[in-house]
Amino acid sequence: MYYSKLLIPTLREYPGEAEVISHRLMLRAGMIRRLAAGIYNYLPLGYRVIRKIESIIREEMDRAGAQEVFFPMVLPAELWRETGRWDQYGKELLRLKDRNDRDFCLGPTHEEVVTDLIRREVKSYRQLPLNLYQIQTKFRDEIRPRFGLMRGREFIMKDAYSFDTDETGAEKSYRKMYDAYMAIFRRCGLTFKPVEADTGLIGGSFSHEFMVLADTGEEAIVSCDSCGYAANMEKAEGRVAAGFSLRPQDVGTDLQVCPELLPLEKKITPGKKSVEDVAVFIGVEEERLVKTLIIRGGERIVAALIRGDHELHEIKLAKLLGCTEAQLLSPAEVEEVTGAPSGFSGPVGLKGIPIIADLAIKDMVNFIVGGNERDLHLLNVNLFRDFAPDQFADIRKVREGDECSRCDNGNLAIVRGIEVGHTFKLGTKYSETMGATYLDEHGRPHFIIMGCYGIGVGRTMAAAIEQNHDKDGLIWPSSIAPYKVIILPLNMESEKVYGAAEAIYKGLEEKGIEVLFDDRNERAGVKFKDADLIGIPYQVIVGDKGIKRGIVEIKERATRAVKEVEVEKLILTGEL
RNA sequence: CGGGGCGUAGCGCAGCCUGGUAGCGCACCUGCUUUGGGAGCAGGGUGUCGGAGGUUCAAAUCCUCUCGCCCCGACCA
Repeated sequence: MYYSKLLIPTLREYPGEAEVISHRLMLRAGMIRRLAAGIYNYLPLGYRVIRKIESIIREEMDRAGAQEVFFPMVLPAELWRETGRWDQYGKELLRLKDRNDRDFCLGPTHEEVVTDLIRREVKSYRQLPLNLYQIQTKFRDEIRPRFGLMRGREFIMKDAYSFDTDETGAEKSYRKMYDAYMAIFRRCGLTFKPVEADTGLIGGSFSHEFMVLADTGEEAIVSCDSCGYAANMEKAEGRVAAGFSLRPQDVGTDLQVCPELLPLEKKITPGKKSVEDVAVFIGVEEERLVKTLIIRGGERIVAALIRGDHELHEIKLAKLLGCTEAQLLSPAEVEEVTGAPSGFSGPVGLKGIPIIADLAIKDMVNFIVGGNERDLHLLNVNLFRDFAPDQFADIRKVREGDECSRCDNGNLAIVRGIEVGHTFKLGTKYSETMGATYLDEHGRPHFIIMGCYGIGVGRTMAAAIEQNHDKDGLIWPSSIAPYKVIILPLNMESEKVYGAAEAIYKGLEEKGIEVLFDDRNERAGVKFKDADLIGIPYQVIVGDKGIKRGIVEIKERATRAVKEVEVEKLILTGEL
């Protein structure tokens, strides 16, 4: 392709609107332009990358036995009402009416559509398993779109849906998609990690998020340095080395050993409400304290016990309680429940509500809690002697350095990642609510078991940039680069230079190599800068000096390594 | 939706506090020179100062309203 004919409006400076590097570079390299908040035009260069990623996805999905379909983007409300999501989905669902005042929405996802199709068309176990996928523009009216393609409102997504007769089959389908995802992201040249994820409200038995590792990632991932265990924060389990021990073998170790349970003691702590204040006032480490958080989850109110230096993970607790949200009560409400001002809540003598203790509490002895009375704390509190939790559970946030819960010698690190793909084993959630059944060998109906699998195409592109760039611009992995080579004739006045450059261009094109020919009448510096900025993997540099000797230079964008090649040889072989 | 900020030429910004002729760099157009890392000289201004209303002899500047965008938080591919 001739550069002069392409729309590649590169910018010399970074536009002020963008913050993260992928967004800034996509704008600067003339790949995208913003049309409205979270809504972008894809320019020729950007769209080529999108199509590259799409075709890798298609190849791997097809290889895994999935079939491509194409669903509408405008969806009728009735389907969404059927599953209740018309009401549940909230403002993220962009609703519209047609001329007859009928309700529609822009599709944010397509479970309803595909399940509707399947329930009509699939009758028999003989038609299963089945896996349908599509690559579609989706719309979610995000609360806060940001970071360019990373979190747009309109975005391109591949979504696949699997349908099986039984659990074994469903797991096999899931595994196939998992493997396909590994292949897809590997082929896109990404450094990524599949992590165990929370299934959230979608339900089902398991789920993985495919995270591209990048400091700008929006999600925190917990991963073990020893056994490969990785999970997102909602799911991650960690263990805490006991800060205090009763075990004789711990004498002389780093652990502070408390060989006996000391008698309960009252301590007046005037106005000391926060863990920090209390710890300072008494003169102990924060990890000697246990905080008692009074939480409302759905209809229930519970007391959650967390070690002083730890943090409650609301989502873990909510899941445990079987509801969607867990919230701290207001100070007034706390006082109503415990009879003491908030800041002085404690488990000892607490009546009327269940006590859920974090697993880390199990190992603690002689700890400090609130006294359920203004300005009172209790020292040397011990489990089962002074109070008994109704339940122990993992309800805290994992911290950097916690011990791995899956292996004996690993420690957990927290890294950041960009979620580019998500796989869910859905089970029968949608087939039940929408009545998608098949008949087995005996003519008996069963619900179809489903899975769903998404990949954010634009986000994958953004993630690739986050991982592959330098101060001069983009560095595309070869597999998703818009062009493989860019040819830079440095002196357009010189017929020899231009002639050789054009001959190389035609030679490479004939061999099926995607070539961009910078035929613009620009100075060398401009061409170099633009070539670096748009990140084409190889630059063929054609200059007067080389041409006299019959050679050109080939520069690898990523390494900046330069080698000289004979013009004739390059035209003949196409070898870079 | 809560908190913070921005809106002036295609892009990046100054001017606003303290009202008085709209400015700088880059880009762009013309000509000449230049040609291996975003060239030099000369000439050219392409603007509804986001919009509406108000105060004033006079508003980019002060006031009110409004629209758009960006950043931080709670949700998600």
